[in-house]
Amino acid sequence: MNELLDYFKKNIPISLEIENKLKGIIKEKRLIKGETILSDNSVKKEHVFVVSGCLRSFYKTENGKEHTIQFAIKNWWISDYITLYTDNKSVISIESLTHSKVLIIDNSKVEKFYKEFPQFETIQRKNFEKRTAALHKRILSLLALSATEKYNQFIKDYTDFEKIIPNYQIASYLGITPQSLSRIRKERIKT
Amino acid sequence: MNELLDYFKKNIPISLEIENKLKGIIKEKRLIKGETILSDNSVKKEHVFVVSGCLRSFYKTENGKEHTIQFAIKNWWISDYITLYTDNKSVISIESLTHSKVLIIDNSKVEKFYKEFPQFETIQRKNFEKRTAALHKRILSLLALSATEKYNQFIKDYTDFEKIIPNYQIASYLGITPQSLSRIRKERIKT
DNA sequence: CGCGACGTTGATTTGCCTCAACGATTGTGG
DNA sequence: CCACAATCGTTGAGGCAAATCAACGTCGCG
Repeated sequence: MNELLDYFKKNIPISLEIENKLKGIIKEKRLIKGETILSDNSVKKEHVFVVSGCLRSFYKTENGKEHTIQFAIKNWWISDYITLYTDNKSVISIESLTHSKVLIIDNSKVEKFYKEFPQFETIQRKNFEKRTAALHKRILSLLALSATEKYNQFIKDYTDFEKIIPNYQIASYLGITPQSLSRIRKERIKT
Repeated sequence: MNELLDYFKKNIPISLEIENKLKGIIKEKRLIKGETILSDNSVKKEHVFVVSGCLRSFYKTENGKEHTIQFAIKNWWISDYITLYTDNKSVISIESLTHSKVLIIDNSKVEKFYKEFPQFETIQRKNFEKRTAALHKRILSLLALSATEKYNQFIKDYTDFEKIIPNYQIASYLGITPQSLSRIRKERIKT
């Protein structure tokens, strides 16, 4: 909880009133490795803030293949943005890759909160701006880069992640198979 | 200009004061087919609203290949979101695919405008939410679908576009070659 | 008309996937 | 504390979807 306050305090001062209000709408949750918080076919519209640990959101096809949408560590937000912001029913799951601690906020409460404290809407809007840029970059690399180039960019952009996340999940984020990633890594070591 | 006002009026009432303020920060521009508004290596931080016609944003690699990020028609926003929201220098160009009319707003003015009229920040925030969901969907289809499946989804989701946009640009949006798209289309007609 | 842009088609190549097998590591229950 | 299973990464062989290379038809336009 304090972690989220600190996160906001980087942008704006937080009064005691706001602090209490926030505490009222936040659920704290501890997760063990492998635990799933949001699963496909649910309809929960929730925002998840990572306090500690590492989570991942992914899509699972009928034939069992997983495609990773996002990883999230300390101070990142993660959720099923398709369910959150459209009427589509969920096809996304979110699981914890480590022991972790998260804060969960219901989207309807977030909306009310914005109305009451518009300064948070500004923070969120700016957040979305950064995110949009990042998503555009991701799409560009999916369109333009080879498997090797995508991996190189990944370890450059997400050095922190590379250590915690199993390779087969990195592969599923890059849109390649674990086997291909293994061969790419082998080549890299050579040089 | 009135088109943008109508667009906003769908969400909130617009006072004469706001209307005049808006007129003060908007540049109207007419574009001919093939004309480029933002080109790579520029640093302009601008938002573009499409009044009529069709535009496209794309990335061009060193070896001359183009990768389409976005198409935009009437009432859509388009810009170089990477330049707009990060400090990266631009690698994106935006060109007009038809005769078209656009409204251009400088980002610094948009920021001031939000401060003065917070209701617009709400509109924009919601806009971003929808967009985030759409970008996540796009990433999912790039990760999970075959060339044929991506094309099927495209013509389902963007029926309007399919008629105006040349096939080689649709191919560059889907991450496939024009030749492959041609073969996929041939197969489709058969059935 | 003649040129350039676009789409198509065929032949060939290739990057990556699939299938399969096998260590290494970790966790678990007897 | 060890046997065993499960998970993960690696490696090899073979296959395939899509890319590449190349040629040609068509259409619109200066």
